Order: sequence, then structure tokens, then C-alpha cells
Amino acid sequence: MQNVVVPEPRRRPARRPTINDVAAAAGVSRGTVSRVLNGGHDVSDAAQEAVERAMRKTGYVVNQHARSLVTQRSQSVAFILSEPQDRLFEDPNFNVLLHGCTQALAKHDITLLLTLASSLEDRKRLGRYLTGGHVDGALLVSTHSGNPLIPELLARGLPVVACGKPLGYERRAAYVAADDRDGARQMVEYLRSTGRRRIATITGPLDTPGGIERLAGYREALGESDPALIAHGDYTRAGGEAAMRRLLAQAPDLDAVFVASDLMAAGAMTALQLAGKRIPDDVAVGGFDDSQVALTTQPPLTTVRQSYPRISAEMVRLLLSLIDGESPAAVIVPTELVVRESA
Amino acid sequence: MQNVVVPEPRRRPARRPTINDVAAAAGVSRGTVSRVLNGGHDVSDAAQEAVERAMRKTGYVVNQHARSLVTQRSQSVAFILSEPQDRLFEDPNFNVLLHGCTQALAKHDITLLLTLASSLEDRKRLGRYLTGGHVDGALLVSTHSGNPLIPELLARGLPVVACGKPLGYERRAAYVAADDRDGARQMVEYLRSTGRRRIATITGPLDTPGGIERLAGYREALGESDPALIAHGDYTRAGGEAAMRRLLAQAPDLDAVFVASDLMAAGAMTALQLAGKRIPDDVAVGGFDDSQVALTTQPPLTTVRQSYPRISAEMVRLLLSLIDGESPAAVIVPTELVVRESA
DNA sequence: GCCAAAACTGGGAGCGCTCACGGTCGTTCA
DNA sequence: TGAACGACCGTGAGCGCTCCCAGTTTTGGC
Repeated sequence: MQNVVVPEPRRRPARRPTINDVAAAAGVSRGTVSRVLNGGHDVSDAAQEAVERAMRKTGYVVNQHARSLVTQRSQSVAFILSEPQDRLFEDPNFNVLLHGCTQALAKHDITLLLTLASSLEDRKRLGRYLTGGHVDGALLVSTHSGNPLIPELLARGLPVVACGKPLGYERRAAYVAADDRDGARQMVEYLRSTGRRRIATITGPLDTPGGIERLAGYREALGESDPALIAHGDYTRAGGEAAMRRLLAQAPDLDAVFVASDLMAAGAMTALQLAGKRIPDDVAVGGFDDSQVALTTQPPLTTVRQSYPRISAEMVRLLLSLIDGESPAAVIVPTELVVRESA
Repeated sequence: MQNVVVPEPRRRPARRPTINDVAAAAGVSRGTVSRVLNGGHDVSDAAQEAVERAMRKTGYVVNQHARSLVTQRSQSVAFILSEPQDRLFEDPNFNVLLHGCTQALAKHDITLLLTLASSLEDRKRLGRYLTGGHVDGALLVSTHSGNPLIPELLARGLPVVACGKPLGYERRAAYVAADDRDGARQMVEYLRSTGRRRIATITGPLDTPGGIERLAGYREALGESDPALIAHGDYTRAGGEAAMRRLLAQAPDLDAVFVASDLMAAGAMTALQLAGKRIPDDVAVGGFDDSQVALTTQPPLTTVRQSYPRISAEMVRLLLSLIDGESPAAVIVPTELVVRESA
């Protein structure tokens, strides 16, 4: 007898029940089961109950692919994370944003999917995935400009809502942004109102909306300003510290500094304290974000609050309207000055 | 003239091209286009090129739902985050795990989807989503026992691989776990080898695999042990600090402590230092995880490394084999002692 | 008691794709 | 020369659902 290789018998895992199985079990037609599945209109109580019993008995779960094929809807949207090295995770605000979106979408029975794309290769696959009909729309946090995913999704007609102005696509993509410029203006005006006259700033990277807009707000509030009072940071604590050192060298007489993020502000405070400056007596410090760190600095940080719950709610509202066929819009959410002890 | 409400004209956004459009444009049949889409076997060079040109011209993107409907595959798997308050995000190791899985799946052209489920409501929707055929399988980080999603997914026959022993489902769900017990044993034996005689431990929560197994390893290495040398923590820094204080009260003569996580170990070190103990002179401290914090403590922490890249690779391998019809298996990944200055 | 409207139900068509099958070539080899 | 084969291609069937239309039954108003 030969050693015959039996063609793999791969036990098919017991075919999933379909709508037909349920219909048969309930003694009704496919159509009636479908009606029960979709809200139960025009279904008699008897039929409704028979179907429900049959579904329980057969362990039926609707096949989303079949459904989506005809409805052209997947009842899910993607939250795109496409930064190479994703620091977003570490940002507590990001968590708030994410959960806010999840909750808001849940009200419409839509599942939120987080998708990562670090490498170029990833980004390609993700592009295919997203435009292949898997999701009804996408949310994304736009940080640095030039995210290659945006034009692709836009070209395919996928509804996209960005959090923060999507540099280069402001006209074509919908977005929700905090009123960075106004927040910065408020802060600087507040600093002036407390008698500060040499107000410096540490900006975010100038290829990010927050970097640009907050600087613009600073300039707006100050009229013209001394270039020596401006230093650029990168939204990290260390970056803020380094920028503050540069500022102190360039303009030793500064008496206030508006820093474009709380984390950088924390770094700046360290630099100031190491330089022997008292906060706020010698130098007032203002931050931006009202994140966790604002409460842990010594002294607590005066900052600008952006309401993330509000932002996430608006993002979802916008996305749903896009999915419904509306045209892209921009929503600017107000910011609010939060005065603590650092200024 | 009456004010007639015109039934919403909703401009249909220019029907997406289908495989038939491509076939027509290329002058071939549906079947040939499909073959090109799926690897291009049995397709002449001329046809191949005509189809590719037609796809470019029409801007064709395959409809994943239609494809999935017949293949019963979605080419995507979910990574489930179902902790209510997700601290995982803050854990740098989690990032490594996530990216590792993404990369490993990418090799098979499978997209990884992160899904959140904080509330019960969320969990229900997620259950529906996952079992509705949207994904081919799921990866999950099992922390506390009793995750209600596990039995549901298992019942529906969805392939599931857990990271860490899924308490209560060890037999039915596949999992990959670090060799917690052996790691703990190694650490304690190392502490003994350096002459320590009163070795205490701070455990993780006892409804987590890490909590249980690391304690078991500690006990194994020590034979019997004094209950006064055991305190329970919750994987937080503050929890570690509190547990250390309790230990110092219960057993002031302890000369070493094995802490079940680096973060707790950092807290424990704070408590020790506040109590005037020198590390490692008076008390040696050993951690677990080899996370970022192990390098930032003063002195640097001796700890147990678990290889997250390895774990993620194994998880993906296991999941793919499950999807292929293999039966669940458990993989235990070795752990390794990393000696620094704290012990 | 009659008729129209409302309530409910069944089933055909079709969403966009893959798969299996069978047909048509041109080649090869006895 | 012709049978056998491989390369290539087209087509029907069908995945599991929703949608819609054409019934059939029930209800209500006069």
C-alpha cells in the first residue's frame, strides 16, 4: 500500500447561518427577516417574534459584507494615524479625542476603527483598504503638512474630516480646528494687560497649523514685534527648554513668554528656573492646550483651553454630513483662557 | 403654485467603476480582469497590460465587500482594546507590540484595525462588528480576567489570539505569553546569588496573568516564604510606592524586593529612598518588563526583559494559522534577566 | 355589506465580485 | 498527421443580503 497524501480535509467550520436559514426556521420569507433586521416596520408581532426566536436558535449574525454590498455603507469609519513615530498615543488629549469620537459615532451605530500607517508601504495598503469601501469615511489628525494620504482619499471621494487645519487642503477637506489664532491673541493680550511689555513666544513647528496660527495670533496681538523674541520649538519638553535658553540669550530682558504648547511650556519653565528667573515675578509663562502637564508644573500653568470633547463631537457631525452628501465645511471651535499662577 | 417638497435629489457621487467597466474598457471579460486582480495567472501579457491600463484610466478600486462576500475573507484583523480606562496607550511597550503586529500582518497584506470598547454598549457593537465577518480574526491584550468579549468571539468561531494568558479561556483561546514565571524565578535566583536573604515581592493584581505567574515564579525560587514579604500592587507607580511602604512596615529587615512591573518598581524605589534606604546597598530592587522607565530610574533598574517584537510576531503567526484552520495553541516566549545597577 | 386603504408578506432582481467549467487556440511529439 | 496538452479566455452560477413591487389579508368608514 502506498503512502497516499489525502487532500487536506479542512473541516469547514459549520457554515454560518444565513438569512434564508432564519426564514426557514421562522416559517417566513427572506424579506420578512430582512425587515426585522432593519427596524421591524411592516412586520406583524407574530412574525417578528418568530423571526427573533429563529435568530436566537440558529445563532444568526448578519453578514456585513453582503449587507454593505447592497447598501454601499459599512457603518464604520476610520481614524487614521499616519505619523511615522506616533507620539499621539502619549498625548492624553488624544485619548480624549478618540473616546469622544467613539462615543459620538456610537450614537449612530457606527464603529470606529483606528488604523496605523507608519511606513510608505503601510500607507499604500491603508489607502487601498480605505478606498475599497471598507469604511464610510475617515477622521484624521493633521499635524505636519504633506500627508500623502489626504489627496488620495480625497481623489477617491472618501469623506474625510481633519482635526486641525489640513495644510494644503483647507479648501477640499473638511476640518475642525480650535481657534488657535484667537487663543494665542487672548493669551498675549492677557499678558499685556498684566503689564508685561517684552513678550516672547516659543512656536510649534511651522509646518503644523498650530505652529503657524498661534504665531499669527501672537503677532496680531502685538502689532509688529522684535524677531529676537521669537524662537521655534517642536512640541517636546526638551525642545521648549532649548528654545527658552535661546530666547534668554537673545533677549535677556523679556518679561513674559507665550509658549505654543503646555509640554514645551513645562520645558521652558525649567530653563527659566535654571536661569534663576522667578515665575511669574520675573517672567510670566503662558501655555497652550490645557493638558495634564499644565496642572503639574510649578507654579501651575496659565494656558489656553481647547475643548476636545467639543472638537470630537463636531468632527463626527461633520463627517456624517459629508457621508450624507453635504459639501466640506470648516468648523472653528472657540478657545478659552485659563488663568493659573504662572502668569 | 404650491410649495412642493422636492424629494431630495442627492447627487449620486458618480457611480464607482466596477470590474465590468474595466473589462469593457480593456476589451476583455470580467474573468480576465479578476485574474489580473488576483495574481495574473493564465493571463497573456497583452491582456494584462490592457487591463492595467483600463484600471488606471477608469480609476478602478476593487470593492472589498463584493470580494469578501465570495472569498469569506476580509484581509483585515482587529486588535481589541477593551479596557475601560485604557492605560495601554501610555505604555511604550504597547506601542512596540502594536507596530510589530502591524508589520507582521503587512507581510501578508492584511490590515490591522484597532478597535476600542470602553462601555458595555461599545462592547456589544464591537461584538456585532467583529462577528459580522468584518475581520478574519482578532488579537487582544488580556489583562484582567473575565473579558466578556472573549467567550462571544469564541462562540462565533472567530479566530482569537491573546497576548498574555487569557484567564479562564486558556484551553479554548490561543495565546502568546512571556515566560513570566521563569522570568520571576530568574530574578529571584539572581537576587539570592548576590547574597540577599530577605527577598520581598510586590505583585501585580491577582486577576491578571502577570500578577499570578510572577508571584508563582517568586514562590518557586524561594521555596516557602514569609507572607509579610508579599504585597500587592496594581501596576501603577503610586500603587508600587504604597505597596513598598506596607512592606517596609511589615518586614523592616528586607534586603531585596522583586517588583512585578518596572513602573511599580519606580514607585517602590521612591518609597525606599524616602525611607532612607540606599539602592542597592540596603535594598536591591528588581523590576519586570524592561520598559523605558527602567532606564530613567535612579539607579537604573535591573529587570526582566520580554521581547515584544518576538511576541507580536508569534501572535500574528498563531492567528494566521488559526485562520487557516489549525487548532488553538499556546506559545511561551522566553524572558531574559537584564542586570543594571539597582540589584 | 361593500369598497378603499392600510398592513403585511413573498419573491425576483441585482449589488460586484470569484470560482469552476468548458471552449478555442497554437504547440509538441509520436 | 493527428492526438494530447497547455495557455488563455469567456460565461454562468452564486456569495448573502436589501429593495421594490405585486400580491393578499385585514381594517375601517359609510
